[in-house]
Amino acid sequence: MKLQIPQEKQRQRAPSKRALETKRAILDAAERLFAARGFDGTSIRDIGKEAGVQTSLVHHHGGGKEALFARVVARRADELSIARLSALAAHNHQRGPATLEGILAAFFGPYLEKAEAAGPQWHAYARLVAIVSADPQWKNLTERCFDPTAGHFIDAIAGLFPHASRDDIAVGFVYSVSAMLALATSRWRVSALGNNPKDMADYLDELIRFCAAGITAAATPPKNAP
Amino acid sequence: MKLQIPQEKQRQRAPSKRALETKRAILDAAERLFAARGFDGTSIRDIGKEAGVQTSLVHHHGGGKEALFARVVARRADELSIARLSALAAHNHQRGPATLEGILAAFFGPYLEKAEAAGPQWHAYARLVAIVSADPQWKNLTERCFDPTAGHFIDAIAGLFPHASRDDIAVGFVYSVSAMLALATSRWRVSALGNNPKDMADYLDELIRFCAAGITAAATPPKNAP
DNA sequence: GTCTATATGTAGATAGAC
DNA sequence: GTCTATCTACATATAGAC
Repeated sequence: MKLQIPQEKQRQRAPSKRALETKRAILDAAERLFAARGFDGTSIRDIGKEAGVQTSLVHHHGGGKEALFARVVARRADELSIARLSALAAHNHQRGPATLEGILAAFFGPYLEKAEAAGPQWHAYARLVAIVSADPQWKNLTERCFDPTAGHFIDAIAGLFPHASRDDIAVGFVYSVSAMLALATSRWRVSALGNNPKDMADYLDELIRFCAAGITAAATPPKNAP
Repeated sequence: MKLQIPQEKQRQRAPSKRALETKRAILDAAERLFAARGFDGTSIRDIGKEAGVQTSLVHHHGGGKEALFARVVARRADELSIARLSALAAHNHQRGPATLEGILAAFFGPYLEKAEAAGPQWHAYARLVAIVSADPQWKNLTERCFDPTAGHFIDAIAGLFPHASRDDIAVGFVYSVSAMLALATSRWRVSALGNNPKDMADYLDELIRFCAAGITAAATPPKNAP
């Protein structure tokens, strides 16, 4: 594993419109297949077939399989971070004090809204994030793409619990993210096949209720009464 | 995917002691590698090398790659279920009323204790369970190996919240399991590298605190005051 | 049960024509 | 940028000697 985040080369001229479409088709196809089958379960050939291009073109635009995977993950990470941080800023600048529920909504909301509203492409990305988060192989990638934003949210929550250690807050936040990923990867899909699928807002509410209570409990440990 | 749970063939004679050791070595090696690299990231050759046997022997004892994977997961599932259910029974038969914390301890405890006490082999299994739980490819396997026990625990928790719907309890339970897996797969490993690694009992306590608060919140939704 | 040898397919990556 | 053709390595699986 040489380069986790491939840097864009300085180009002589701007790429043609067709080339950009090809590149996007390859990234979209890779996103769907990586999400469905994982990194090792997906071949470059499959991606080319899914995108309707030649295998060698996938190499050309992706720069190798690992670089392509990192590119796919990083592509939407910025958009997601911006949405999350601006939602957090909006919550902090409103009238009235910040609340734990509001902070969690700023973190979960953009993820779940994009996954629902923007069609199967963002839904695949949600599954991809879950894969990346669970696998130590992609530790560098998550540190670059997601940890900085997570740090801001942990700080914001810590501001609500001035007597709690930042570690205790971080613990609760990690558990909360795992719950969010569980919702995006398994429960959502299962429920969508059921008789009366819930609205995304309902899922978001129940997730926030669970995590807010858990974080509050983690941040306010009981005094050891001797 | 033909057979998820391979059934043991009726044998003419009992296998020799050496054969049993070989088989165990193969299953142990497969467990470690599947846990570290996933299903597609692990080759039969790697497993043979790790176990110190020939590639064809892995086939002979495992019955193909998918069957071997299912065998590895199922091998410890019974042991884990028995430990969990007997801990639950012990909690229910004690003096005094059952508590949510006690029920969660009966579920989390056996998993985390085995993962810590029984050495790297059970720790690898913990990671394997996380992989299996997250991947739709192994849905049948989880339904057979883990869902029945989970059902008993959801019932036990539902008994504590007679006014809550079983669905709301199940939601909280799913999020709790995801938090447990997050602890076993990422936070544990990270903390072990730190300066002052916590005791397993401390992790268990903080996990129970988080999940008990979350489940309670999920099970007692706020009345909509108009 | 255990080994060697091999069959058969597919993986990632690249060279070079256009 | 795009395509065809191909290289090299490794995958799963099996046949058959011992």
